[in-house]
Amino acid sequence: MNNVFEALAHPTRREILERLKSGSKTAGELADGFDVSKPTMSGHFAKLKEAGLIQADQKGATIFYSLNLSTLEEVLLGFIGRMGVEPNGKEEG
Amino acid sequence: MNNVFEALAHPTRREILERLKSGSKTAGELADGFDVSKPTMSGHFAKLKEAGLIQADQKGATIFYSLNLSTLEEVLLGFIGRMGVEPNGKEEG
DNA sequence: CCGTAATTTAGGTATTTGCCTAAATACCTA
DNA sequence: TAGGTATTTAGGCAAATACCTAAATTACGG
Repeated sequence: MNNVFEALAHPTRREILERLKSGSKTAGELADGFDVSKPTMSGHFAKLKEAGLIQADQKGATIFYSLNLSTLEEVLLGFIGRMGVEPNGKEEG
Repeated sequence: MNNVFEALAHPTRREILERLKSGSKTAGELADGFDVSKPTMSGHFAKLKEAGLIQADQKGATIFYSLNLSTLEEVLLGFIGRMGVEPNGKEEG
């Protein structure tokens, strides 16, 4: 759980997650969209994977990364709930 | 927004927030509950405040910190929403 | 096996973080 | 003013983070 929050603390990693919303992408595709080197991106992928926020599927020499929304749900909604925030967004009636 | 995620990345800071759920507390009360020094705690408070997650009310020599749930709501629910997670959490029946 | 493509690992540096103790500041009371 | 309490600021250090380039790894096609 701490892993998840640490992973989310970097803007590049949050954006990786957002870009994976539309479907899985290879490490290279993903990396090309950002302004840092591929090794640096590889490190970001590793952190996201370790946190359980993405998963890797190897197809030949290519790795496809895809979103693991359940971890995000579990951890963020769990925390929000623990903080007493009603996640239904119903305060204006 | 990045400030918020960075502030949430440290377990001590998340726990500060959870302890403030039950109402505002002085910096000293809050610090006594943790295993690190008061200056270190003061640094954590500063980060939470900078992120807009808590607010400070000075009463004489004492500072009362209290939760700012709206920031948490805005940022976390905003992100979750952007990720396409339905925040109603209804899959286990 | 050789060449090429995709990705990670290795090695190195600069910056940031998290922690500490000591000192400063702000406020209250006598 | 002096003394006491509450909290932050200052200064310093070790560890972690984020980044880079170069090299290694893994897989595929000929």
